[in-house]
Order: sequence, then C-alpha cells, then structure tokens
Amino acid sequence: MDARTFKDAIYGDFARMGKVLSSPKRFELLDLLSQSPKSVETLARESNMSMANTSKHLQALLDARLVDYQKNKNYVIYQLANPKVVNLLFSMKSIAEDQISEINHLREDFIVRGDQLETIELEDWFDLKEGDSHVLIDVRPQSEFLSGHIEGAISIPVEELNDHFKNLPSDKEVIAYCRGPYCVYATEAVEFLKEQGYQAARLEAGVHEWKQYQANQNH
Amino acid sequence: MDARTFKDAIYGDFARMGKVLSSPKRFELLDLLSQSPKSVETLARESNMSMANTSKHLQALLDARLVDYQKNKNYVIYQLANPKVVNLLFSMKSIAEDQISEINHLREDFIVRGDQLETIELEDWFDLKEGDSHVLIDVRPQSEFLSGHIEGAISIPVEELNDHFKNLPSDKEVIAYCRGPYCVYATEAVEFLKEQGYQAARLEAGVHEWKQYQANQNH
DNA sequence: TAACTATTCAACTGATTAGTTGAATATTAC
DNA sequence: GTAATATTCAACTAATCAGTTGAATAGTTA
Repeated sequence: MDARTFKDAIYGDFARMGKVLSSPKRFELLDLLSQSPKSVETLARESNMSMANTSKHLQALLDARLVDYQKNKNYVIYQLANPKVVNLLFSMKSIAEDQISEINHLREDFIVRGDQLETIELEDWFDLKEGDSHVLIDVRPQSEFLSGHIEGAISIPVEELNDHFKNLPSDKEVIAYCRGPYCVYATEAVEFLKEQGYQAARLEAGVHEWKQYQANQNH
Repeated sequence: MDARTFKDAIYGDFARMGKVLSSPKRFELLDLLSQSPKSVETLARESNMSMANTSKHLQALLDARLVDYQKNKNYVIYQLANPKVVNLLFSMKSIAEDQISEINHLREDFIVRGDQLETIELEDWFDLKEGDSHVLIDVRPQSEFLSGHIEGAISIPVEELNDHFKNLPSDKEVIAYCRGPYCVYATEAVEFLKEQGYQAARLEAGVHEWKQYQANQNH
C-alpha cells in the first residue's frame, strides 16, 4: 500500500465522523442522548421527526458506532456508545460558536431573552452554593435527572413546575438549569417562577459543563 | 420564535461544522494546514487533487470560517482561522480511532510496519531527552518546522535525508518525528537511517501532541 | 392465536454534493 | 502591453443524502 492510498483510506474513515454529524437531526439526537438513554419514540417526539426518519438516522449513528442500544420489552433504548461523543459535540459547538455569529444572536434572543433574563455562570454558582440563600433545581425530564445531575439539585421537570413550585422555599433564590446553554427549559422555569413572586435565575450550564468544570478543578 | 424553530436553526448551524468535515479531502486540507500555512498549489499537490477541486474545497472551508488567507504576490496562503480547529480534528480522530477498528489496523500495517518499527511514546521521550545519547529530528518540510516544532529538534526534511544524514552524530540514537501518528515521513526516515547503520526510532507524536502534552503538564 | 405496539426496511422523489472541464480573473514579470 | 502564473468560477454529470410512504418485522398482551 502506498502513502496516498493509506491517506485516502485514513481520511475516509476520519470523515465518516463528519459525515454522520453533517445532519442537524443526527446532531440533535446525539445531544438528546447525552442527557440520558432514550427510546425511538421519545427521540422522535423530542426532535420532531417521524418514527421512520428517526429510526433511519439512528441506524446511521449505529453504523458509525456512536450509539448502541439495549432492548426493554418492545422498546429499543438507544444510548451513546462512547463518552467521547460528548467531547466531540462540545468541540463542534465550541468552534461553531466562535465562527458563526448567528448562533450567539439566536441564543441571546431566544434563550437569554435579549439579556432580560437573570443568568448565573457556573463559576459563580460554586460561590453561591456555599451560602444558604439559594436552591438549585433541575428542570429536565426526571429520567435525565436520574441519569446524572449537578450535585445538590432538586428535580422539578419544567412541565411539572405548576404543580410543585409551592414546595420551593420562598425565602431563597431559585437557580434553574436544564440541558445546557441551548436549552430553553430553564428560561421558561425562571420566567414562570418570577411570575409567582420568586427570585430566580438561569444557570448557564448543564450537567456536562458541570462535570467538565469539576474535572478541571481537580487537576 | 418557538422552541422548535430555534432548535432547528441552532442544530443547522452546529451541523455546518459536520458538513464541512464530511469530506475526506477537506479533512486532509485542514490537517495539512494545522502544520503550517500553505498555498493552493502546495495543498493540491500534497492532497493529490486538481487545483480547481482544491480551490473549491478551500472555498467551502472559507465559508465555514475554518480557514482564512493572506495574499503573497500571486499566492493565496491559506491558514487555520482558529486554533480550536486543531482541537476539533483531534476530537474527531480520537473517537474515530475508538470506533473504527480499521483505522488502527491501517496504522499498524502501514505506519508501524506491523510492529517491526521501533517506536517511542512522547512520555518516554521526555525521560530520554534529559540524557545525552539521543538526537531529535523533525522530518517534515522545513516550512512546517519553522511554523512550530518540538523543542530541541533539528530540521532534516525526509526528502533531504540522503544529503544531510551524515551530519548526524553516529554515536547517538536518532528519534524522528513528523506530522503525527498518521504521517509516514518518520517511518521512512527511521528505515533509511537504520539502513545507514544508525540506531533510530519513530516518535509517536507530532508538534500538536507535544504542545498538548506540555499544556497538561503545566496544570 | 389474534390484535396491538414499537421499530425497521425498501423504494421512491427531490435536493445536495464531489469532481471535472473549460473559461474567467487577478497579479506578476519582462 | 503581452505572456505567464496562480487561483477561482460556472456548468455539467454522477453519486449521495434526507424525508416520505407503505410494508414488513419483532415482541407483547389478552
């Protein structure tokens, strides 16, 4: 085998990763799976695709070995095949954030409500949590909370906030987080809680940002 | 804007990175540029593409803002637009290595010659270099050496080894490195030097692996 | 065993992409 | 001002991809 043949083969293999992530829908599926394993039905609903199309994309991810699955009765529960997938998604988002200004505009407008929403960085949360005047809530679906959550958080899925918010101490500020910087659940939660008279702010991080922050602190 | 519209827009932007890296040829171009800025002509030659096709791919990379350029007389010198591109390539390679066993087979067969080539890990080089019995050579094109190289290395491009190897001390072991784990230059250099009676080994790292190793040590 | 549920597959359509060919453009050198 | 050099563009062809539709498959439940 000559060098050119070797390079063509090697770059062909490397580019398979790019190819599988060239689809916005497959990217979203991987993001969803990074929060917890999920069934085809759940993934189809969350990503707004047909079951057939969702299954097709999952087959592509399976073929690239970025996901694998376990059967549970009639359900096929898909999960990330390698924790490095999270790093890969991070890396792609990070550079997309730097190079595509539209991303920041979209986030500013839709997630941070044009800077009208009070937000807290993860670094600041670590200071605040030493005191006793804040409570941290995880507003993702409970299955995602059970898969992994920021230490000290209480699970109150945003869809259940109306039923459970009264359990929150009214003399503390509520810090809400969800799937990460591009998830709107925490924004909705903070808006709702403010309407109910609470002090509330959105944490600009999800469970993966928190884990990465912890890992960096422990060096 | 509702949540679904926002997500479709955001994932569309994220997936643009995947899309641009879904082409083996664009991946190779970015890899080449990670070693040093280069002209279209040089990139076409190194990647074995026509000038027209090379230019087309570079326009796609430009559009995604992963590269930018400077003019030098008739030459357009392309370069990486953001150092994070190197991280992104690393991340994609890392997961491809884990998930595509063919990659390791190809490397084993072609780069390490079925384990018949003596190799040294970067960690081990840091021990060896404290002594006085080894010399480190960079066998990439000199322009890449000038762009950045492992500290203490001497530049002897593999194509010029025949003319310059006699300058190497015959009582020391020669450690050769090139662009990284998937570059064959160091393999060719080691084989040539052994034929000339030298003790030689291939360093399983390039300048980026070295920089990353240094950064990790300084935490 | 039949009905139901969840998932996957095959075939199709329309859109997108990779590479080539020939032409156009920009800059330099003489 | 012309020729040469480096690069980019437009138009084409063939291949690939995304989503849909209808059917098939696999497993469960009553």
